[in-house]
Amino acid sequence: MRDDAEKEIAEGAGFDLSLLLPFQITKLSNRLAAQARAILARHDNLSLPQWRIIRVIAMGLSNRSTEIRKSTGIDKSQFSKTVNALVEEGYVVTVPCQEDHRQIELILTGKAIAAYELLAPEFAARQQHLLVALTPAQREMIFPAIHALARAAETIDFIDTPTSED
Amino acid sequence: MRDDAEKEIAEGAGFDLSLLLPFQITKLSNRLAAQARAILARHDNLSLPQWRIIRVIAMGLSNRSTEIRKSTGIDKSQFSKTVNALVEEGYVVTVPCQEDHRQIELILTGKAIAAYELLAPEFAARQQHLLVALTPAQREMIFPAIHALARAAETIDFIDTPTSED
DNA sequence: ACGAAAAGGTTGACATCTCCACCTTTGTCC
DNA sequence: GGACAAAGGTGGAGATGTCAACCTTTTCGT
Repeated sequence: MRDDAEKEIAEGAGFDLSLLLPFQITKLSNRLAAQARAILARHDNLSLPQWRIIRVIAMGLSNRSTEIRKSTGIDKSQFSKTVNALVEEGYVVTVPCQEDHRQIELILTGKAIAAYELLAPEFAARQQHLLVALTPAQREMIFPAIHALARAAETIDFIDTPTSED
Repeated sequence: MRDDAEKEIAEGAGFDLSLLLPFQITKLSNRLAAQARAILARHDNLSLPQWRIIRVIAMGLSNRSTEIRKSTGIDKSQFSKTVNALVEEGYVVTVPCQEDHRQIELILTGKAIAAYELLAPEFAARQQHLLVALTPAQREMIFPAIHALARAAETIDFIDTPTSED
């Protein structure tokens, strides 16, 4: 039993980690986050989620909490805490939302707008830096590929051996 | 000054979040991690970093701590703590490394091998599930694209307005 | 062979993320 | 219109990740 197991494992010895898609994406994501933190650390003391929220608002997509939250992909709990931090640090003021009393509206202060003006060009340059690292063909297909993977990552219904086997 | 800022921001209102590469990759990575956790939660109580370490060892790449650590991309601190947890939970035993006394060798117990046998097929199925979500052309270039981006994410030397401007 | 520098690992402090339980407000369905 | 589910938000607990200081071992220059 254990011998078979060890044999199986030994046979897989040649397998290549670089072919594990989620693993490679995770490492890439971690590096990108570190790069973003490095950019932020040069100027402001904004955290990454703070910056993401400010950017969404500054881009004028919406001022409603739910829409901002969903745009950023941050979960409810962390969003709430991050907004609190932004308010305490003077980047954002909140106003009760008239249309939906559960939500709030977020309004950037001058401090946040100044930070956005300073950081936005750097993040734009970084985006360019990343895009030119790709071939034109890669640039074409990278966004659809990400989207397709994101959809495929939503379920685990591809597993046919359910918990009953445990 | 503030008026110009608001104008600039308003002009950018049409900009599309879906074109922000790091942002999309982050969201994808988060979803993939959640999917992996969902798979792990069905069977074992292994955490994601624990599973990654076990997998690297089980695949026979190496038993040396440094090589395992670098393969997983986990940083020194977290690796140390995760290995301790694996030892305490009986998945791994450690042996002093003869060639380099700073390192240790990690050896999987039967418990870890059993967990690997159980989980590996599910993660293989998941990998397939992800790959078939891509077109053949996307499959061809997704890995080179990830690699190129990972390299481009290593530096921030593309910024020409250094700290002196603060 | 010696000392300095680099690499590996450990630990603690701290930030971030995830999960869950809970409360309030909206929406829905008889 | 009133009960009940659904959506939004808050707060706490615990897991996970990051960063820096520190010690030991190895490597490298001279």
